[in-house]
Amino acid sequence: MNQTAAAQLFKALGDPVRLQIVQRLSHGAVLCLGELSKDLGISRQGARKQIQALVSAKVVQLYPVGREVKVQLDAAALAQGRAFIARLEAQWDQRLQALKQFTEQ
Amino acid sequence: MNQTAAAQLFKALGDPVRLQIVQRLSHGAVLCLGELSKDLGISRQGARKQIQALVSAKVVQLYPVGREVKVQLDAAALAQGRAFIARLEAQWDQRLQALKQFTEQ
DNA sequence: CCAATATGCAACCATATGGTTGCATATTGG
DNA sequence: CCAATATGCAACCATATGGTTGCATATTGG
Repeated sequence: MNQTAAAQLFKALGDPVRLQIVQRLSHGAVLCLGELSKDLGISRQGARKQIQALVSAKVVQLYPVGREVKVQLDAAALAQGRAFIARLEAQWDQRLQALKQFTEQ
Repeated sequence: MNQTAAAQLFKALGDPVRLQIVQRLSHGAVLCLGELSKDLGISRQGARKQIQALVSAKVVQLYPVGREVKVQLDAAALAQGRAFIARLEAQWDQRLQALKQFTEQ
């Protein structure tokens, strides 16, 4: 995952409403647009826009079932995000290690 | 780390310039504002704004040294972000597990 | 000491973002 | 079958965001 893709992913997660949606999906398996839009404090159309943002960032996938549209979390996106942060942390730790060695000389 | 704080953190990371800055800090230890502002494709003042955004999100800390201002990565923020995503993944896996059991009955 | 360096502050600007309302359309269940 | 349900689309709006320029100020190194 390159820097640009990572930024897009984090941007998608960087909104309270969208994060709330992701959270619901994470323990609710698959929900349809209507269900997901409830109790977010915004209109259905507003919620739909946020869900679309998650789709664009590939955090979530849509598939139609009859008149409904199901929304499914894409766990791979989460894993990549976590991995990206983990890599940053690893670089940082490595750097601290090097600094420590330098100091101890 | 609650949802609101997590959203703020991810929002801070969700911009290519800011993520670039974090990346540099992660393997460059501590840099001053001027150094950090170079080669980002924007002005020093523009870069400063982005760094300030990282400060507000507690991804980064500032401390003055003479006429310079040093910028230091706060690894704890990264760890919390990673932990938040990990929790989402755990919930999702748990849900899949439950679904599998249900199907196999 | 003072020119060079590092930074701060403020005003400004175009565009992105997060939301709204209003209306149309497709599907389904009793 | 048709009323109810689930969704889509478009226009609109206020504010946030990501950047700029211009100028002032504090610190330092030769």
